[in-house]
Amino acid sequence: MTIHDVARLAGVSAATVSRVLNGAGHPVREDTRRRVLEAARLLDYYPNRLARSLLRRETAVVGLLVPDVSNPYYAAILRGAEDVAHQRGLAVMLCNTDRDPTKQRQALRTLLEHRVDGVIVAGGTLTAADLARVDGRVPVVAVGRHPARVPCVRVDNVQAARQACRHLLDLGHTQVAFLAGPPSSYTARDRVRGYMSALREAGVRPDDGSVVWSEFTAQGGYAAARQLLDRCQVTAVLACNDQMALGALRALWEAGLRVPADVSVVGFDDTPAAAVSVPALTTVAVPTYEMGRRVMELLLALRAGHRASGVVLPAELKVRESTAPPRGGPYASVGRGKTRPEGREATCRHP
Amino acid sequence: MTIHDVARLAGVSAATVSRVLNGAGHPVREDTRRRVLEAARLLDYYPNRLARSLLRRETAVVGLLVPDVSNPYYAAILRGAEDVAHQRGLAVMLCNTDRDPTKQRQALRTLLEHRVDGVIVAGGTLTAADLARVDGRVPVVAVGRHPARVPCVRVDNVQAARQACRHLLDLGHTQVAFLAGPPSSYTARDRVRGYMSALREAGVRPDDGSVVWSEFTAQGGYAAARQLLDRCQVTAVLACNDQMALGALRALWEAGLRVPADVSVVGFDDTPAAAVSVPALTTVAVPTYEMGRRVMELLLALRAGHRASGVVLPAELKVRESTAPPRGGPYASVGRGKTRPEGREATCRHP
DNA sequence: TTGTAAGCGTTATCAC
DNA sequence: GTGATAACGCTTACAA
Repeated sequence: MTIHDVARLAGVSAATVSRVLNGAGHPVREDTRRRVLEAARLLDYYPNRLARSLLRRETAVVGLLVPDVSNPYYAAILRGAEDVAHQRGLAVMLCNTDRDPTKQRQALRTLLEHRVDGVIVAGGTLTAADLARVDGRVPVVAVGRHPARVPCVRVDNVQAARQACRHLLDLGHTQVAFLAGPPSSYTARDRVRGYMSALREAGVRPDDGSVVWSEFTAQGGYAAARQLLDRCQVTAVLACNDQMALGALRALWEAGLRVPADVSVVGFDDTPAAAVSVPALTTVAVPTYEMGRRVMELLLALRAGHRASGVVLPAELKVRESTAPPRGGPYASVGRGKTRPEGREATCRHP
Repeated sequence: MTIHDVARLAGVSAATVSRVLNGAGHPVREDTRRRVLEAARLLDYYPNRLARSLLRRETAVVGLLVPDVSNPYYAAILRGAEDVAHQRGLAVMLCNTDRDPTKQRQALRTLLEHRVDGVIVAGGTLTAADLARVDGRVPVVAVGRHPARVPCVRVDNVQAARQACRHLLDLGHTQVAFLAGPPSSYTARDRVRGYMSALREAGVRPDDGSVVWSEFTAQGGYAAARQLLDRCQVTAVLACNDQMALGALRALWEAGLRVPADVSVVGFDDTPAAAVSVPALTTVAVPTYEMGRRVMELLLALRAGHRASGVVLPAELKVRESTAPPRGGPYASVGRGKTRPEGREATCRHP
């Protein structure tokens, strides 16, 4: 079933069929056009994009590298990117890398062999060598800060984490711990730096072991919090993402600690689960879906030959129910003792 | 940068380069092979799969249709499918459809134009017409029950929901509500049927309005639970997935109801969040990741010409902390009043 | 307005 | 063992 079959049925040449189907402004007599369209419909003809791509040297496919789609953070980014792509008629080829350099390299090779029109790297980082390999072949853009010279869409994680930490310090906390994501994550490292710098600014010396590195998952947060409770006395916990925060909430509860009465907890990202947890999670909202959209737009602009550079999107602290002044602190009476709202007009908002 | 460049540099013909690079058993002299490999490395040559696919009539790409990757259920399936695909050297092209028939049809067309070697439909359903269109072009398989004749990997949702509901009935509940997913979802409908049949078997007549249809999200579950509380008196809530259950937990808490003391809640799927919520969610574990793997294996078997048929995987009820006998029921003293475990050896398991 | 023909980068089929 | 050569299905000058 090729363009020639359609041509034969319509009694025209393949070239004419191509012109009708691509409608690229080339003049075609109206009744020829109709005959071609009808023939294509009858034969249920699908043009072969491989052939077209081979000739045109572009595939209308973009590649997307993520550590793990099961992580809601990347799923949201992917969704945003995909929405833009589909809207513009492009397809998306997805690769999970688990931040594994080998898998990353393999995935990149696959994408390049398939001659994708561009690559988006979300979380995880290409080495300079990988990047040199891509050089001149297709544009590459990133979500989140990228060590190599790649235009990227991101939030200022250092700043955001600093703000979250300051929120806790402002409430009067002095024992603030940080549940960090995997050290291989740039995002995790930036958030740790923000946390550190907020402490430093406030003149607070963090305890040894107040930073626990773990996985970006609920179980990771749970395990990290347990470890933390074994060795430190803390009144506030800042987690590297919402899932970790949720895991920490559970660990604290198991330890007989109430949130926020005994310990305050702050998450990161503002995933849907954060809004409905009990207590609802104070968290730094990161516009993941929008980042996905923007990074795809950035890539497409680059592909179209426009010169475009990265963007820094705003992250915003959302104070909900999981933070309060520490027990016995100077403002301890503020916002205390009402861990359960009176009635239905509570804090959970409908987007 | 083509195979000819490599050939020229190595001082051989393109055919020889192809033979070396594909190593498909064709004999090549050892030092020729080395020269070719060296030339390819030097030029950093990536074979063009478009050309190869065009000739071979297979692309080593499979298409995956999901309603929404942001839903952890589909993300897990996708991850499973992708792991198998990559392991076998295949790429995955992803399309989000939002269960929208138009988007579904568009996505399918895109995939077919790109000449994917097969299509996996997860959630959402192809019409008979769509399927006829695919007929004979590429194999199609589904995750979850599919109305049209498509081999599928699934769990028995009717049975699973019945079991979950029976768990509540066995505890002594008689007022069991169901928070259903969107009616366009086969899974949602099957789960409703299982719920209904359990009630029927137990001789319980459900109240009008004890089934509330909503979205497969935390907000959906939250809203549905609010609606439910406005019009019914219930002692147990069965939710169509974990996110909905988590939303319901929140709504109940806001209404001043304790779980499980006042109301029991059961989720579905056993996502990571379910294990760490407070109380930890009793839920029906669905092997989503495994389903993803299996459906990809099924597709590849079909593609390889083997005749293979669908599988029904087991779902298993995991009783955790969110269910207990109803207040004042015959077994009301069992499992009551210990909503907080004594110590650290609590129920949260590390996978 | 339409047709002819070249060629995109591979690989399979023949020769040698 | 290796090299020509002819496809694969399409688009696009160029000709008519």
